Amino acid sequence: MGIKERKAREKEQLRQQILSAARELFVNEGYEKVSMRKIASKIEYSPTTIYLHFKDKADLLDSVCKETLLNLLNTLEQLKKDISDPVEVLRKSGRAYIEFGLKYPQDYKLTFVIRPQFQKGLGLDEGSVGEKVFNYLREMVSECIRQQIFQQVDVETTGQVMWSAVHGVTLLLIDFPDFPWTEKDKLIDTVIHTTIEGLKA
Amino acid sequence: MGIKERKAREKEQLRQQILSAARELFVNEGYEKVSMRKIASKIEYSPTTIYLHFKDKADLLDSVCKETLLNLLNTLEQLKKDISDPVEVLRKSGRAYIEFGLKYPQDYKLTFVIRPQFQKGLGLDEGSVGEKVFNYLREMVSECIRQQIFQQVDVETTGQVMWSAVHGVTLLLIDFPDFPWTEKDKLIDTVIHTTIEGLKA
DNA sequence: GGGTTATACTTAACAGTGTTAAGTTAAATG
DNA sequence: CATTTAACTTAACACTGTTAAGTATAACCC
Repeated sequence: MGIKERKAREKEQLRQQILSAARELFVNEGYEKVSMRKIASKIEYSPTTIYLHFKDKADLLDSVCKETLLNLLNTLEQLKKDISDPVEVLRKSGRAYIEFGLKYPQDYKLTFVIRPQFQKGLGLDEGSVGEKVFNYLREMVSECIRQQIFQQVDVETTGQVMWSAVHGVTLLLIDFPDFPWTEKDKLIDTVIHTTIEGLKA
Repeated sequence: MGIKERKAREKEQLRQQILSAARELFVNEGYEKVSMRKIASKIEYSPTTIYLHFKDKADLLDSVCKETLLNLLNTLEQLKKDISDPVEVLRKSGRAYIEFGLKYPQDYKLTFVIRPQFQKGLGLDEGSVGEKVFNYLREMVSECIRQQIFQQVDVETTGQVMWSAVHGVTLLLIDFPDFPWTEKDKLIDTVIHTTIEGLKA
């Protein structure tokens, strides 16, 4: 019964083809400016073929974002190997998060800004990749609290403060590239340093 | 020569009518989902009439956002009357900024997220309302530095860190309303408190 | 092998979009 | 009263996301 498997494999292949065409176009031209027809013509299929693999354009965006979150999670997971100095891990994670956003600015915006506008169900539900990313943050923060480095003892609040800081600076740097920012690396370091020191105090 | 003036007045009136119709629709249905035809039919004019007052849809958005920034600036200006305790003013300004964003979430997103996507020239240019808002922040921060309350002595970096924090938490609260946030007021207070303490340390 | 069913894909269409060019109407000017 | 000017509209273009219906081909059963 190898035929069914081959068919499934081919189907999955086409799905991936659509997905990567969509990602490339979304990233280069912006979600709103990319039409289903454009995606279709890029992979040399008719527009309606996409609908055999994805419910609609928002669903396509959804799948692209899930990939992005997976990439982000992988990037972060690399860092927590040595947890002996949890503050250092948190600092590095913050940096990695921001740098991820700046390296793939359009993917970041798609995931954390554009998508929530279309999919009310944020994708931070139980078991989702989004939740795993936030759980990573929870772990890092917990360890800091456990070792009594932070004054603030509420893991949730502390994590959310941390997220606010990195999300904020990432989006500002992406959205206002012409703003007279102080040297970018200095700004990023100061944001992270300030937040962590603030949590210690 | 009262006729010309009357005409000018009527023209301005229609401009305002278009603007407030656009704002209402943008806020309630989202920029992308609002069509020029919808705006036009709301004010009972033909769609093309709008183009006699605004260059295109992005220009319309631009004007709506300028109003929003003016409102934000007014809200903030109320607070700096007593500058004797600059940290307290900064704290209150941060709170006011975030609350403004949460009170008019769609306006906030239009101004700080959607608009930059369409208008590359961010509207923080010299003399713009956007610049005035950031200048307000500069003043508050300068005073804290002048009184040697903050360790960090770079006004620009300090201001940008502050902006990152409030922008970040505002957008997260708007975009992920279903996320299990800790009590909203507590989160906001902690973000502001953490950032300010971090800048002191 | 031949007929039937299911799968993969396409064509054509609907109702909508931002925007422009050309046309109309009415009012102000000379 | 004729002409110019301003305000506004109609019609059209080239697009959009999405669906229903149609077609061809491959797999299945007898």
